[in-house]
Amino acid sequence: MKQGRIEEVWSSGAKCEACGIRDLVLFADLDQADFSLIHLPIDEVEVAAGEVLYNCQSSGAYLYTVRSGLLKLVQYLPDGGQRIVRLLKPGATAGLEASLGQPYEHTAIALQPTALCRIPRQVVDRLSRETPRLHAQLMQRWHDSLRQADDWLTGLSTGKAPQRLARLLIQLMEPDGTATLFSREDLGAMLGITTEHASRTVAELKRQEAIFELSPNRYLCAIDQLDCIDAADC
Amino acid sequence: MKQGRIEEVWSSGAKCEACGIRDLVLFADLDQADFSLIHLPIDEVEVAAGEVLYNCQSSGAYLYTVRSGLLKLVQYLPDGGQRIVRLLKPGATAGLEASLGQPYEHTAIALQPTALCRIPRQVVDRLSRETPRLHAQLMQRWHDSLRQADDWLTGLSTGKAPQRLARLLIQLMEPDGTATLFSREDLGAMLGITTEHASRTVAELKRQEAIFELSPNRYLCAIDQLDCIDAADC
DNA sequence: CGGCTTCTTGAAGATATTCAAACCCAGTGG
DNA sequence: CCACTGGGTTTGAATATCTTCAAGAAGCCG
Repeated sequence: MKQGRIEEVWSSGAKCEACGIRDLVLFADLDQADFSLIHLPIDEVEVAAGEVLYNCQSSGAYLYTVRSGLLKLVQYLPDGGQRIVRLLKPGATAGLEASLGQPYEHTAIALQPTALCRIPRQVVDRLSRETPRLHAQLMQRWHDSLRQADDWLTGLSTGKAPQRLARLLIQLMEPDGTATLFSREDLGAMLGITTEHASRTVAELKRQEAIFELSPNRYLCAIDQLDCIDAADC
Repeated sequence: MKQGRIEEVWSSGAKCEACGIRDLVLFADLDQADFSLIHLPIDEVEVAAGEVLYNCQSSGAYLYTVRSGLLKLVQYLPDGGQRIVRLLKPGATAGLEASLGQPYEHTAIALQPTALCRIPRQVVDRLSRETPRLHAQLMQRWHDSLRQADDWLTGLSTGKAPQRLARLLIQLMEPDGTATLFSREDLGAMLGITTEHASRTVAELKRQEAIFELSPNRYLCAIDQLDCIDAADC
């Protein structure tokens, strides 16, 4: 596991109020007065693909809002195996458990170059006490995470490998009908299968013409084909 | 799917303040003044084993605190399959999503005769606005659920069937070293395997003397044996 | 061009599913 | 009382699916 270094881009408080993705993020509902309660710097950090944002078990000093890129949350098993339990897209919050004063429960690793806002736990604490607007957002975040966790279980850990892969592709599909996949190892850790089997399964969907490789790891998806693989009726 | 009837036991506000499991539940931290904000009845309801507490998609009018018994949260797939995503033990909260005004995301079914407190969504709403003490508990509940969801994925959906079953048994084990299992169908839906394979796997652990059947579906667990099946080194 | 990693493919073996039949047990009704 | 029934469970055998181990191909970087 390569340990990543996080490079700071802005060294002092990012301007949340002027944030470009403001309506997506944890602080979406805050107003002028609320922002004045922030007395610690919120920095913007970047992690390169493959680098670690935080490690499982380490003390949760910060929450992160994903601005761009993609993160995986990984959990390890007693027998050495690993499993990716969630993906975090722009707008999502990483390390929510820090707001409860608990250590991180996953290792967060960037799958693509990723930019994040790093929010000190105390800032959330303070705002959480003072404004109900943050609560609502926090609850919503917990809820979203839980929903994704449940869907991940039912969708990506149930049924045969081609079904699981089809469901993952449907989840990942952009409005333009394309999806970007990952290393076969990560794919395996998401679907609960081996690296080799992940490779074979991708090849099989290609053969069935459910997906077409536009460029390395970018695929054009045949939605109806994927849907019927998903429903296991073809 | 048998649709269950819920019988009301007390018809008016249960006495939360004198609750026997007060320190376990959602209202653990509330004080005298907080309780005075409750203006809708909190009833105690019971569901028999196999009966439905609420259905997926139905509008979430109530949150429930499990007082005794055991619930399963079930999710259904496009292809007809089903998956049990969580178990709720006494002290746990069912239907948290109702506090966000959303419909239920699972079907909740009793595995054993189960007693619950039924809390109208508005009560939580009101308290949530007025007292930070409830927030902390709500957050904690979300967190606990998410933690269980993640563990369920890594523990119960990863590895070979005997490993998964061993992990489930470890989770279910009482302080006295015994665990109570479920129908083979439910077992399959928890471990992501077929009913028949669940049956075979239980038989295998018996043969390996990792578990011993005391009475139908009650087993004495050999912890060290289970641990090493879990770690896949025996 | 090596040297490295990741991806792919093959073949043998392990593991899980499917379909079918037998079994057990509690309840029902003759 | 006992046969009959229906649900859940167990078992068997054939098949499908996945894993493992090993080797070859493709891509990347110094």
